[in-house]
Amino acid sequence: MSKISNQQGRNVQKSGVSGYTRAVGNDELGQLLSRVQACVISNGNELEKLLIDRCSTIDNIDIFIKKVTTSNINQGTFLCTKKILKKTQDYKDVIKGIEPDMIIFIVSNYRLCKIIELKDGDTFDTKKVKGEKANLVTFSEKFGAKIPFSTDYYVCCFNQNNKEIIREGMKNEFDLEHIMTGKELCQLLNIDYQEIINIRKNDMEENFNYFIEELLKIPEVLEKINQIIATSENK
DNA sequence: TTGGGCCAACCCAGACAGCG
DNA sequence: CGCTGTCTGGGTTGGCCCAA
Repeated sequence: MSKISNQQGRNVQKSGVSGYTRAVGNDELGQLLSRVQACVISNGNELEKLLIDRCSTIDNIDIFIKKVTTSNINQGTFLCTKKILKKTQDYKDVIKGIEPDMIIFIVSNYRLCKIIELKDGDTFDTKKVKGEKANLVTFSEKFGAKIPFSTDYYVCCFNQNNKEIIREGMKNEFDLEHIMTGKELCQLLNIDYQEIINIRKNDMEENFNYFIEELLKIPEVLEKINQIIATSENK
């Protein structure tokens, strides 16, 4: 779980005072803010893990493709993670420099392969969005040409259900057909979307409480708050 | 003249490669 | 084998330039 209480934040001994401390001029408050930022980052990593833990994953992509080709697998939805993809021998030239977050294989009387770039948020750094899309296109073309699946690529913003907003956040680089919501991704993987949302909701509540408690442990903060309350009561 | 696109500079975590 | 550096990935702010 991604909780503020688990985060270290910036290590003052090793790296000196953080920008947060500089911003507010209070060591303890700065450290707390640094831990919040750390928590935001952890959330993204955690999301991927939550999804991976809840679906059938492939443990060797080369063997998997061979089995499908020889009809030894003819039913099911399977996920190939970044880690597994890296170990491929057969598709070495395809993954050179490009590694999408997830590859989903749907085997039925048809065969679909969906290359997924997973995001937690719904906006994307302008610096990278063009390159990111180019990578997805190149990858799905090259990879698609080598496997017996009809292959396409998607960018998925897990926490945004409005595709127009996602498109805008991606600087209009992606067409709506190549945009996927978190709900759709879960549907594809047969994962309970609401369960994931609920797990994160729990963390949110804990984080809210923890943050306020830690905040009030800082003498200067408490003093300031009391002062504000006192003046508003005297009106 | 204002607003949007684009870029740079910050922040920290976590995975991973390379090196002594 | 553990440390160190690098990259990616989640954010924010601010400046510059160009076009409406």
